[in-house]
Amino acid sequence: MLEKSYYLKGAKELSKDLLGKILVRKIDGKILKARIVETECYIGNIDKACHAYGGKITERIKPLYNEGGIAYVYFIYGLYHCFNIISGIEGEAEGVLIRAVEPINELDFISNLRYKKEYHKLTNYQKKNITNGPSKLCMAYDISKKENWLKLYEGNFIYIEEDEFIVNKIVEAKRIGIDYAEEAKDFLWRFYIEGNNYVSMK
DNA sequence: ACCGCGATAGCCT
DNA sequence: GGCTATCGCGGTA
Repeated sequence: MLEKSYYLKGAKELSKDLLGKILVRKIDGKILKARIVETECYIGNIDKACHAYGGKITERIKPLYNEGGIAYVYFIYGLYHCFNIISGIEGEAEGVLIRAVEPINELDFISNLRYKKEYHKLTNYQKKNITNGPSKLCMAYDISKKENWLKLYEGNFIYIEEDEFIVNKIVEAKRIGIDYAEEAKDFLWRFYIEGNNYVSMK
């Protein structure tokens, strides 16, 4: 399990560091694992796409200002959730959106959460789409507001670990779904593992 | 494979 | 009242 100190760096650095790491989800006595393959960073001070741009503080976005290593989960479009990992020091509103993961184990279990079917009964389209988006992975790993504020360094329910996996090449691209964010929409703050099949958009 | 569009509710002015 | 860090469907190819 990665320690608290791991998360205290800036969001951009953490976004790249997290690629290739394993997202671990404990639920119902199971230990679900998935490789992180796509992330985005958000930095309140300079980023019009960040919920906390310009020092804004509301109840919903308070986790962003926390010290690194906690979860920030918010509800979006009236239907979905997005899972972020907060980075940096207390008072700096920075975080990393986890955009896509590649499942490693327990495929039937996550398939049932996502589609109410066993994995081998999925269409190829469903297999490709099982976790290749920020809200899709929240469905597959049952992440919602109840995980908001969770401390990842305490190792309950959600944490990050690493293994021998090596990331060959990281692609830097524009972020998704933030057209309103003026100059910030062109920042190359989306990162993904080149060639990975679970990346949401190439 | 790609495009357009509707769904839906919490959040904030 | 007007958004939104998305997804899935149905249409067209």
